[in-house]
Amino acid sequence: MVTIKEVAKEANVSISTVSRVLNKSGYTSEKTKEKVLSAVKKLNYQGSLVAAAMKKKQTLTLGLIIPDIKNIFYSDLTRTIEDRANSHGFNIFLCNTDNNLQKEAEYIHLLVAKGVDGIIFSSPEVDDGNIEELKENFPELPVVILGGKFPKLILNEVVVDNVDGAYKAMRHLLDLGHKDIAFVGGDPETYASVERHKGYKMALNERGIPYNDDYVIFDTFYIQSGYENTKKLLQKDDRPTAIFAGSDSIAVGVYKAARELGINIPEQLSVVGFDDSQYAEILYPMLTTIRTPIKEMGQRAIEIMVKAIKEKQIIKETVLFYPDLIERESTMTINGER
Amino acid sequence: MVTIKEVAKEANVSISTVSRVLNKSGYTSEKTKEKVLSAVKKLNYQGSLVAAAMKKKQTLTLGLIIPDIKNIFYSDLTRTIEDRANSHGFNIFLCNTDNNLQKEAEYIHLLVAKGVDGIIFSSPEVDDGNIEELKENFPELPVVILGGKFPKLILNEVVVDNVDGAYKAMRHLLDLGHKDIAFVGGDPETYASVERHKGYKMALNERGIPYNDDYVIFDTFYIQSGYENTKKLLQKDDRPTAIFAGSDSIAVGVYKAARELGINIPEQLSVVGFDDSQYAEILYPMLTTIRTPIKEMGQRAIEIMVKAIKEKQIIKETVLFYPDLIERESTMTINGER
DNA sequence: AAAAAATAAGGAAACGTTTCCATAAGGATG
DNA sequence: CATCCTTATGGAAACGTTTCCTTATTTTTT
Repeated sequence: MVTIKEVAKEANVSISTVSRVLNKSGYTSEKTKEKVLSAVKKLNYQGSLVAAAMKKKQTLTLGLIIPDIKNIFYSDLTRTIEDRANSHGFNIFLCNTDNNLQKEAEYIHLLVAKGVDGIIFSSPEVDDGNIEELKENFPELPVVILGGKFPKLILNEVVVDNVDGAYKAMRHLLDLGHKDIAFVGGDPETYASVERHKGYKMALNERGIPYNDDYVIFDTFYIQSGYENTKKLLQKDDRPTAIFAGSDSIAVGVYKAARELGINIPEQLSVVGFDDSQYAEILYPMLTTIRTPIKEMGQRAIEIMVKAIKEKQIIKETVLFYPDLIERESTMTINGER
Repeated sequence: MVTIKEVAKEANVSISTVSRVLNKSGYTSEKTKEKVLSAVKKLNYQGSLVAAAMKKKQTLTLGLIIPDIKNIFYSDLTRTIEDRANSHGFNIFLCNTDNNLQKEAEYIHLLVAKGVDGIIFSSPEVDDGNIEELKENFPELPVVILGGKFPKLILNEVVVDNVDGAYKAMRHLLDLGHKDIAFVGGDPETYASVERHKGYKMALNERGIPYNDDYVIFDTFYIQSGYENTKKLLQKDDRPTAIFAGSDSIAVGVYKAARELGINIPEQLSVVGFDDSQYAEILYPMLTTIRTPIKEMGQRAIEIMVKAIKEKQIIKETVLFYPDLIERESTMTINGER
């Protein structure tokens, strides 16, 4: 591994001069600039960013903490974030927590020890104590939360209006004449779940339809969860005519269950998902769902992060995105008409 | 940010002593150990791994270079790799290249500059010059390739036998009586593609079925590619009775195209995929496919990597996995019988 | 009881950069 | 022509660790 020292010797200048031309800082004459650059090329010098990081207190890396990259929602998000981060010169450490707070705490420690310039959390649990602790111990470290709110903490939030999204999903179903609408939700510890449930209730309320406890299920955001819970739900005597799934993954499970029971979507069962992930167009019939503007959100998260790092000041900023209904083929009027 | 110096002062010992107890190296008495540990706790000391990295020349991080995390195959792989790496104390830098060699080169430089302890490449292109160059410049840096072979380079490879997989897929189709079998492949620059194609030809040959150029397509491993190419394929007069898709993603496209043309799977068209990704069970009818043992491969890749790092010696090792046929619902005899 | 080995702890160099400070030469300003 | 910028470069400290070396004390061995 060739160092700046050797480059300096080769070019017959001091190491400070080498550093200066490589960082384009301070003054250097054209002549020495050339000498240095050709020495760099000759020795194939590759500066050590870890030494630089040590001095500058800037690692140019970000931590990204998500539940699970296998979940299509997070892989879409991660891609955008990685892309945008990279275009600003940052690398990202990927951390999968499975929503396990213990695991999350360990990752946070590690990330801090490795000197990341900021941490992005996606979909933390409600009242995640780790984040609180992090902010307490390292108030200067930029943090942005995607899809979560921490009113008491000084950090950045980029969120989607889940209650509005759920409300739009429900209104669509209600407008089609459905009254017996179930909610198959995900992890109840999660903002997404509680807010989507809120939107569900709100829409029902507005139309004066009584809230039926048997039609409301919380479990996890996995396909399997959607499948198992829907199967139980659809085997009841008074099965719902429509299901609002807490996410597209859950909707995949809903499809599976319905198919297994010989219930046709959308003729006998309308389904609305949430996220507008890749799944939505893979399913047959294609899934009507609520579009979370995931790219825009990831992009915004990075912008905010980079700004916070550059300006070295931590303020609280919350940006809210509104979701839209994407109508495809999985819903129908209660009479079986389009 | 509290440093080891402050801990030393608090505990009334030297910094070398603090370092020793924290690293459990050398001798320390119980008494001083306690003093140090309580000082650490009191000051909430969090050692800087970047300083340690600088001294030890070990960052405890790995670079992972993949085409695209949104591709379900890579998100599954990435998850396993991240998990296993983490359990060995390593973090991973995620890098998406979109198979762009320029982008890949940039990532490699960055990773080296950041002092990663090793780099894992998944699905590099055939004769990827970047990897060659990397090995030339930094022969000491452990590299493991997933799904690719570089006979001339001293690095580790963990691969699936793609030709065997393709052969198994084809034999299944042939055993069902199919003769007009198309191959809708992915990126032709890729090992996976060329080897799967080889298996395709081999099986055809063995049964004495002439190779039909019109039935062989290379494009990309994306859904869209599978969709577009299949659509053209199925609109021919002499359309195939079966399709061997180069990956499950491509198979998703095949399904879409078939559905649009009113061709039933499996009654009118048998389909076999490759990978056994999440998609396989989401599709309806569920996809018969070739299972790539992705978890085992990722796990093995990390084991090899960790061993190479620990033992500080670079040898060439190739581990080969064999894929299996997973029969589900997307194939049928040519007569439309099961 | 003397010598050797094991235990314990501190000092200081080193890792590879960046950056502040000092020095110096040349050009502009009054 | 003295003074002051501007340009150009080098020296050295600093970043926060680890580790080697030294010294001192205690324990074990002969």
